[in-house]
Amino acid sequence: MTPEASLAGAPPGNVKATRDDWLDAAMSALARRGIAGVTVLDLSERLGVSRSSFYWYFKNRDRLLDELLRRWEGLNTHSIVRQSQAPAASINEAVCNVFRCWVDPDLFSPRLDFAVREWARRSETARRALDRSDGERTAAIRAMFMRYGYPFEDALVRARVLYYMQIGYYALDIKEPMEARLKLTPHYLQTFTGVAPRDEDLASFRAYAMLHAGAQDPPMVETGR
Amino acid sequence: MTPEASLAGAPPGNVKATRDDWLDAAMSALARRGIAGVTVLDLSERLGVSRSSFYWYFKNRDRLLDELLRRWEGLNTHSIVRQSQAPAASINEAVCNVFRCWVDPDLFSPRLDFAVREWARRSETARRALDRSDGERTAAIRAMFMRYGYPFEDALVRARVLYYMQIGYYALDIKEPMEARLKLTPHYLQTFTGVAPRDEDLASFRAYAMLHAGAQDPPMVETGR
DNA sequence: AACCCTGTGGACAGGAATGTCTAGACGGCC
DNA sequence: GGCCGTCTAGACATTCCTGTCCACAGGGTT
Repeated sequence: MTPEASLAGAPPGNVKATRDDWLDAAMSALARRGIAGVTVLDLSERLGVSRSSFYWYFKNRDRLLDELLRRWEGLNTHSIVRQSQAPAASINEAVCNVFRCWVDPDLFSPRLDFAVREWARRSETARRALDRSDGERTAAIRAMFMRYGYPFEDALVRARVLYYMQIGYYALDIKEPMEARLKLTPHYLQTFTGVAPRDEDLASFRAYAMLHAGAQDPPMVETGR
Repeated sequence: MTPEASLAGAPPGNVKATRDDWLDAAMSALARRGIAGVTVLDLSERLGVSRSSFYWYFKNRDRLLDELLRRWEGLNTHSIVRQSQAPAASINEAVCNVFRCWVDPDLFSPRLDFAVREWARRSETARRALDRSDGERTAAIRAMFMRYGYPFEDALVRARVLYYMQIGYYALDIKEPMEARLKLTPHYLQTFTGVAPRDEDLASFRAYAMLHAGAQDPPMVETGR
């Protein structure tokens, strides 16, 4: 039986770290320290296991990274697409639904997304996966604008402005308290949609955002080494 | 005389690579391959010089990086600030002046900017330098909006949307022909300023942009290794 | 011509990471 | 109880990079 075949099946007796343990640790390392921070040595130490065990589960580090990429695909994208399709009474409320991704770490992990983005600058396969995801996300947001009557090109531009702006926000890695963000939200809505938001557009988003006010992501990537 | 003092002065006889040569090569490596791609070994090979010569000019690699950061400071920032202060007949024309940074590689090098951004996730000093630059840039753009009558908070949000959106655009590393970009520019202007642009707002920008249509930046960072 | 000062090159040591190989521990199965 | 298949640990080879040391090349100066 080949090693790789142990994907499924009950964990045998003397297993210290399962295949999924390695993958989980790698995913966490990717988000916290970037692709270069995903080292077999480091993972083995965190799992309290010898480094060479790794090679029983994976042919080499590159195979692990392949699998990591597959795991990431759709993770954040799924939330954005779903939120952009949620029912809403107005375009401003609809944009607020998308905003939920940006205030709820459970819906969207900027650190992970940026780790993949950095990775994509070095790896062609990561590049392709990322392009696919970015395409899906903007397409979904664009469709949202079109549902509310924005013409084709206008919807395209507004979708881009909304999405790129958020990615840029994360690129700057700003630490801004939730209250400050909420205070400016009406201005953002006005800019993104071109329509002044009514109070009821924001009400439910405001409550949702405050739930996550404390649960801020830790700093993007561990510093030092 | 200390080595470091050789900053100025005529290049002596048996110099193969000057201090500035090392710095230039490092800057180019930073933009093309990111901070991890700036290795003494690689630079020495590109300069056709022994690796150990490096240590005559610099105490160690970290000192080189310090200097690189100082060199970068203000490089891109200066263009953005200057463009945002250029005289313009309308807010839409003013925004077009800022747009020039995004179509002219001589004004703004996204690859360099992103290399620093990635670097800043690992280094506290890079982080501080970057925060300073981002602050200057958004402050300048915000001041621009305020000159055209946008109230305080509205100008803040519009400046952010404009600037973050562009950073996000670069984060996605999209290859979009200049014609396509120009075609959408009126929509972007409408979204950013909330005012429909007139044709004369765009005319001179359009000409400027086409001058640089061919001079696209090569891909963000060299792939492979 | 002798001398110094500015660079340069090659040898060496050391650290961090990957990947290989082999012996063996451990539980399930006959 | 013994075997086998599943995992693990440790030793080893290799690669790539940093940083140090020392010998020495080659103009400019006197």
